[in-house]
Amino acid sequence: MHHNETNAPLCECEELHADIIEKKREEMPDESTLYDLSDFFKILGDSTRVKILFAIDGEPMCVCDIADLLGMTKSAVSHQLKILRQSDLIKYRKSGKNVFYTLADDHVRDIIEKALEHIKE
Amino acid sequence: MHHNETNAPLCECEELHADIIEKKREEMPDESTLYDLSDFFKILGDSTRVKILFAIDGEPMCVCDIADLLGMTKSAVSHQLKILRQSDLIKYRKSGKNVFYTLADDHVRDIIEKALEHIKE
DNA sequence: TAAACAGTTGAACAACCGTTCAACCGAAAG
DNA sequence: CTTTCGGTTGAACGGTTGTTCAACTGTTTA
Repeated sequence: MHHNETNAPLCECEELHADIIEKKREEMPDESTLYDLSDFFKILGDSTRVKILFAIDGEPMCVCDIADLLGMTKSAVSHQLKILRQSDLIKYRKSGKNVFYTLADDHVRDIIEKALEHIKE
Repeated sequence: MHHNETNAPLCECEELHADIIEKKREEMPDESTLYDLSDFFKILGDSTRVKILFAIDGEPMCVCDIADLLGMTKSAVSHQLKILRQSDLIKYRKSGKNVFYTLADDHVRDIIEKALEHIKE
């Protein structure tokens, strides 16, 4: 990521609206919150992961079935499942040789639903 | 992007749950909807853009002030503003030498707000 | 008209990221 | 025990993307 934590280049402008800037600065969330937020959206910013989330919504699915549904290799799906797991967006249950994945909770579904509304203008 | 439209590699599994896969396939949104959705989240998946959206929420801000607030160059900010403009997430008003940006509507604010709730568990 | 300034733009570089490939692990079946 | 199969993992490749830099546009001011 391009976090630019160290040497922030300065704005070379002359007449800044200092009052507005100060007011905005107070209203802004913490740096860490902003990064958490964009990191969360980054997870949803990949079509494969979005497809997986839709797929495992409701009835759980095993990796093989997800791969077949999406027309991808198990490996590629498993890599994305790992990312979704690490973000606590999904949970899994092992059953014999299979691993069944499903959504961790309804939070994500709500957000995706809201975004779907937005897209349809 | 890695869209994988042409030659989809096959899942090499033996015993698929064909009924589940078929049911899920019917429930899935259109391919184009899924891509629009992930593209939308991709826009929000960058901390600079999220910062800009928070900054220009409410009172409009000019590019120079945004750059100063975020500790970035005007150029870097302008590039991100262009992306946000092309996604119709923001609108702008020219005033003399300045260009004032603000949120296009309340949709985005709502989605970000919901995501903020999710992050705070 | 000329200088100054806010903002935009395109090319280029570096970092990031998703898929592929091959190897591996662990549970079930023979 | 050995084989098979579902799933995971790490390295590597290639495409994507955010920032930098320099040049440029258009508006304002002198």
